[in-house]
Amino acid sequence: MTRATRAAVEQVVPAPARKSDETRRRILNAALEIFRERGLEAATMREVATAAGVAVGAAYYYFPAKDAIVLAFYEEAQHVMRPALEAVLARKASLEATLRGIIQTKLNTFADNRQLMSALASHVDPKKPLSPFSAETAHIRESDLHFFQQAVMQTKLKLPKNIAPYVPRLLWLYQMGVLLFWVYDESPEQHRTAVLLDRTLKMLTVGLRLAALPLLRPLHRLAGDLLEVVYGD
Amino acid sequence: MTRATRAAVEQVVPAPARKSDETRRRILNAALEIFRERGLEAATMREVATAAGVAVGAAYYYFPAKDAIVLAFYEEAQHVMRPALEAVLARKASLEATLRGIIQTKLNTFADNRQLMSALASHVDPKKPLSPFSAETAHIRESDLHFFQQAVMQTKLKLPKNIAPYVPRLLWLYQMGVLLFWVYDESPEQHRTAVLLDRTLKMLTVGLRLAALPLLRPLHRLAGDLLEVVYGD
DNA sequence: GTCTATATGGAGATAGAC
DNA sequence: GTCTATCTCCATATAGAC
Repeated sequence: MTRATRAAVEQVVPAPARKSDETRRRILNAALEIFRERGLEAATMREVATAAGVAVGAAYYYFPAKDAIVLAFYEEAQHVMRPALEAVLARKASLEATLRGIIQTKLNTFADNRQLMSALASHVDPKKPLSPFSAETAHIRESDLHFFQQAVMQTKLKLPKNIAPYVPRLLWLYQMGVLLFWVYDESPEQHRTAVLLDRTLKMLTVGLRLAALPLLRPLHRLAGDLLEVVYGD
Repeated sequence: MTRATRAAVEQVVPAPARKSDETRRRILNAALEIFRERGLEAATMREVATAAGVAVGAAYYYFPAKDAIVLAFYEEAQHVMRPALEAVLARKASLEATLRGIIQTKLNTFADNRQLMSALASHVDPKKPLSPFSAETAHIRESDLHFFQQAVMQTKLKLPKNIAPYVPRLLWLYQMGVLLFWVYDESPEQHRTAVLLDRTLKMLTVGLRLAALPLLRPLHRLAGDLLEVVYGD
């Protein structure tokens, strides 16, 4: 079959995958627009379906629940952010600068959908699918973690042996905290979050410099002990 | 009216306040039992009303929403804990021991209703009434904060001037974190939480001892700066 | 004020059309 | 596989009985 022939066939009999992708996309876009306008809670699946020109059941065929739409948005954002995050790492700057770059990239990406993020941020319960700690979001979490691992490796920090393995996960957690704060930060232009981010990053840098002091040995032991149990296999 | 007469009257015409209190109590108890058995999400207001022997509307007359029942439970627990918390403070022990006592008292009080607490813990959004950060729970928060204030005052710590005012609130937040961890801690007998609590409290003690070091001055400045903006009026 | 009966509107499930 | 029509069950609202 030549390329032209195949194209012709596809015009007559549109590939099913193509068609369904388009419906899915239409539902997703309609939903996101309504979420942004009216807020996630206020939006109903009926509105979404109507706006997308399908029956309610169709929306549920593509997204098992309202939350799943938000998850799809998040997955897409994750994908969109990747080049920017890789660019940050490529700069091979200090850990502080790299972390700042990573977190700032996320804030920028989500800026237009800040209140939409509350759906993801507000579920702490690991059993809820949308929780950043759930099994359903594990793949996002892992791929995210990867950036923090790289950030740490690049700066060849001298970290205590018993703490080092947990540092990327701790930084990921820190970043989640900043994001959570940001989602509910109603100060003008989220100014408070900007200060939070700046000061805590600086504290991190100072803290890491001090971490090598032998005076802090007892803290290392306690922390290592704790992390082993909390993150324990 | 003699005391005997009044008692007689009350027997014939039960004071309305008395009657409604009893209904409210019946609904509350029925609800808590069902919540414990089947879990908060799975429990429906219908079940609760039926179990309490009233119509659904009656349940809503006393509690504007399902969440409000959980809040009522929490308020009651707060009241029940008070003597135990005051006893902890009366011991006038070290800050570490006092904090340990306060937090352990809470864990003990809530032990039978651990999963019920998830309703309170899982709402981070300050706009949701049940959130520990909401306006609706402000009175609980303040009264809670009071214990941490006392704990700090008793130990006459030498804290940097620009940080001292925020320490009770930071400790309250720390305690919320421990509680949150505990709610979702599925390790046997919540062993992980026990380790978390123990180690972090010890780290706090070590940390406070080191806090006085002039070496840490830059951290003080950054932290004070941060707290002023984040907790800013 | 206390409570019942009933209504409303939404999330999500399902049977079956194509 | 894709989608519509329809159903169930629930939270919450409301009219009005007592």
